[in-house]
Amino acid sequence: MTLRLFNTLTGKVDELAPADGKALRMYACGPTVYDYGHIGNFRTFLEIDVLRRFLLLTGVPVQHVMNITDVDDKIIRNAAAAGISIQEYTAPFEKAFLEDLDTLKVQHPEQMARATEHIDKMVELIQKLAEVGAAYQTEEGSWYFRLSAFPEYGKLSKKDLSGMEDGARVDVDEYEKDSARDFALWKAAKPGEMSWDTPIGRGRPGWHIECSAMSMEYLGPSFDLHTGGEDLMFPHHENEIAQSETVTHQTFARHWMHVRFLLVDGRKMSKSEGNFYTLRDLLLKGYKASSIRMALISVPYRHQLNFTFEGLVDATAAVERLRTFADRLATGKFDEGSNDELQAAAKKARADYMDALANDLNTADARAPIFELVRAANTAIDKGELRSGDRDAIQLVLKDFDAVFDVLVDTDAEATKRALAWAEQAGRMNEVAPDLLARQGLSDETIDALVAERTQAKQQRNFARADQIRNELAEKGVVLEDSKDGVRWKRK
RNA sequence: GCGCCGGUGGCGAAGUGGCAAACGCGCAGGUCUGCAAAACCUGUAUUCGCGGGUUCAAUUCCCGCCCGGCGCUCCA
Repeated sequence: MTLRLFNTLTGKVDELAPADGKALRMYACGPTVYDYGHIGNFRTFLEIDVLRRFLLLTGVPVQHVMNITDVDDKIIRNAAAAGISIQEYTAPFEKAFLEDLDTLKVQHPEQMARATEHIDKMVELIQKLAEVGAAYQTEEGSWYFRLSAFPEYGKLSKKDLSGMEDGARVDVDEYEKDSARDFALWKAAKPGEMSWDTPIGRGRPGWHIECSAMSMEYLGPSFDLHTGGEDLMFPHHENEIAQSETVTHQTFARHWMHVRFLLVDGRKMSKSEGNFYTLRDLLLKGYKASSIRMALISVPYRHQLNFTFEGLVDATAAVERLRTFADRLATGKFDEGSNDELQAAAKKARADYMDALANDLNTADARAPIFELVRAANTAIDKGELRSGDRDAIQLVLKDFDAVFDVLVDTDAEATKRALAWAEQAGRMNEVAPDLLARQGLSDETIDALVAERTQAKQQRNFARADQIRNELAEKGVVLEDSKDGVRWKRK
């Protein structure tokens, strides 16, 4: 099964397969580690995780490289304001970012590359550009890319810049540029700023050059796929193409994937709107990591996602339904044999699921057959018609579902504990939702003991006491389920 | 302003030129249960932003308008 993925470069859905027939070489624009990641950032990384996991599920090995931008204007400014080095400033945010990826079960790329550790590669690339006349240095020592050296500029974002008036938008600080649209490759050192002493002068890299240098370093001059948020299409990716192809004369990345932005409550997410959330904000509000993952990947990457707290609650319920079912299947006792209808249903569900994902990663469509199978199987279990062979067949479907969605295994409590530990250490306990704290105070052992007491009360037909215990637990977010096989409890 | 994308039930959201408009959540009623929960069943858009057009037939194609978003500047 080959993935059909929209390609920004060609403007249509193209098949995505490794050019070398072995591993799919992909470069994903990563974070600038100047702050904690917000849910918009993570929507992009989650959608790329879906892509990566689907490729792996279809048997395509992946060579996935992601940059970590640990030097840029904001970092330099913030580090200076804090009176620390940029390394000291970015290290905790990088650590937090990786921890957040783990919280959301985003698989790590095969290779992560820090910009500051590849300065030499960037300098080499700028030198090559200078050799062919595509880069020039200004009097104050900055280097710029000469846009006129790359006639294909605009081919990714489909922009025709020929009509653009040179000089229409000249920034007063950049008056030395030959053309207003020429972009910075290297910024000359300013007094007191972090800089590197290199053959092309003392300074620091422009933003775009790192991705060209590092992708070529790890993936070669031409590779299969380049990804990022939709905002990066222009100018970042366009600039990467110009820098790279001017030197290599090869197609930089053959396939480009851009993830759509999300909205929050139907509005653009922004700090000034007051609808800006980091992952940690949500965890401290008491939402589960799995709910966030499910909510963010349930809308296909090419569509705008409207993030709401109601949507998060919906996702929680959806995940709960799946987990309850998976548990029912795993712990139930079923007769030997198999049921033709269920075997067929499982087969169809798996095929529909794979087809939906192969169709430009349509995650919304992919969920449907899974839920349909859950209903069919639940019905069969209720009627006593599900056999052990059916359980096995359905579990295989769930396994493939979870190979991409990864919400069935419950690690939410650990993620929340980690967030709380961070809040404690960062002095942010005041941001923690009170009911989350109340729930944390209840240990599994205490719950088990109360459940046992309730069971005893029930056996003595002391329903008043039994209900009292159930209500107490419910107030602390613990839900009980009585069944023939005993009592199950779960934290909401 | 220019370019691009979207506007489907109470909410999220899939989808198609024409058979009953997926799926999830929610809500109402029922089965089960000591009562719940879970699970199942039934119901929940004669309708797909608004106005025109093309067509035997449009939510699906075309035009205009309104609304939201993105890009044109740093941004996932």
